Amino acid sequence: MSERISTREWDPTETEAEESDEKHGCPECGGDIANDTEHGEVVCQDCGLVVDEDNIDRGPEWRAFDAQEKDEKSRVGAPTTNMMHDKGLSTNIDWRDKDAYGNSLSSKQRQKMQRLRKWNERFRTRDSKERNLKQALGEIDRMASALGLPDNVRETASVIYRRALDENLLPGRSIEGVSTSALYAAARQAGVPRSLDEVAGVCRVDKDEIARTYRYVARELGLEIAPADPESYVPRFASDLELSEEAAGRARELLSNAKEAGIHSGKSPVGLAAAAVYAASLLTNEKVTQSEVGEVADISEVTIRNRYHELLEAEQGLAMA
DNA sequence: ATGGTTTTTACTGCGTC
DNA sequence: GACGCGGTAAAAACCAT
Repeated sequence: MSERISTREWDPTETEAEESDEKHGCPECGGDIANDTEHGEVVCQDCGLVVDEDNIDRGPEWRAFDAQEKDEKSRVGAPTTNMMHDKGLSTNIDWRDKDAYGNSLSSKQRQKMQRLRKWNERFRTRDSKERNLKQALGEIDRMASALGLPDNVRETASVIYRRALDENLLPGRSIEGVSTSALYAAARQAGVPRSLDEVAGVCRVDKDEIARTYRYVARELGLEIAPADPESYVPRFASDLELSEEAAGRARELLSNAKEAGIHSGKSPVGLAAAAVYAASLLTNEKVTQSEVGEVADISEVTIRNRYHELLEAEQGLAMA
């Protein structure tokens, strides 16, 4: 199927250079000068003085017959295709040991081609990694912005992604999936976790895949990430609900008490945090409703109620002792 | 796949504005 | 009557086995 040293062909339609004949005066004789685009020179038509040379023809090398065509035909190069990772811009060396005329190559030539193939392949995969990385980093950046994550998290995410790439963890997984997982992991590591749902909200990958990929990546890279600390959600929820510092502090207290009482294990950290924020809002008279908290925390009201009772119980138990 | 645990969904009753 | 809240039962989701 493959061609020789492959050039996907394109239609060169009209390639004649356009002769533009803007005329100014020649500095030498005052005669007409013409812009000879074919040779890249600006030359006087009377005395032959070359006014300028090596100028670059930036015009289209094909002729457009109407405005639409002009738009379609941009400058230069074979048509690109998105079906290849590099849009078909890199060189392919055919595996057949034939020259352009179909004749077999001498054994010396064959060996040479083998070497070339090997090196070409090496460079190309390196390039493809670079491109892969570039795209992934773009994604990470975009998602991080959408989630309001700071720069250092993006850094971490990039590093994680790079490592995943180096360890060949990508095959079989989507770039977007892995970059999302990297970001998710980075956010958790940095102590500003985002829930899986939140992360899933800003990318085209569904939650399951992120979770799966995350687990895989974390295991393979030996990323050690403690289960998210409920307290780390508090500041964000509090600010989303426009609660005071005092309330946030109160919420943190409740959570650390709960930790002492050992309430939190197996329960979702988000739910705990949400309940603490809700409870704190009551205690500081800045009442927000359960559904409001549920909204920003992405947690059902029922869960908030359950956790919030447990929190208060733990608080009381502590007060007694 | 399975079973145990947690979370969610949906519904109900109560009190208040 | 709408709203906030509490509770319950059943379904769904999650996790380790």
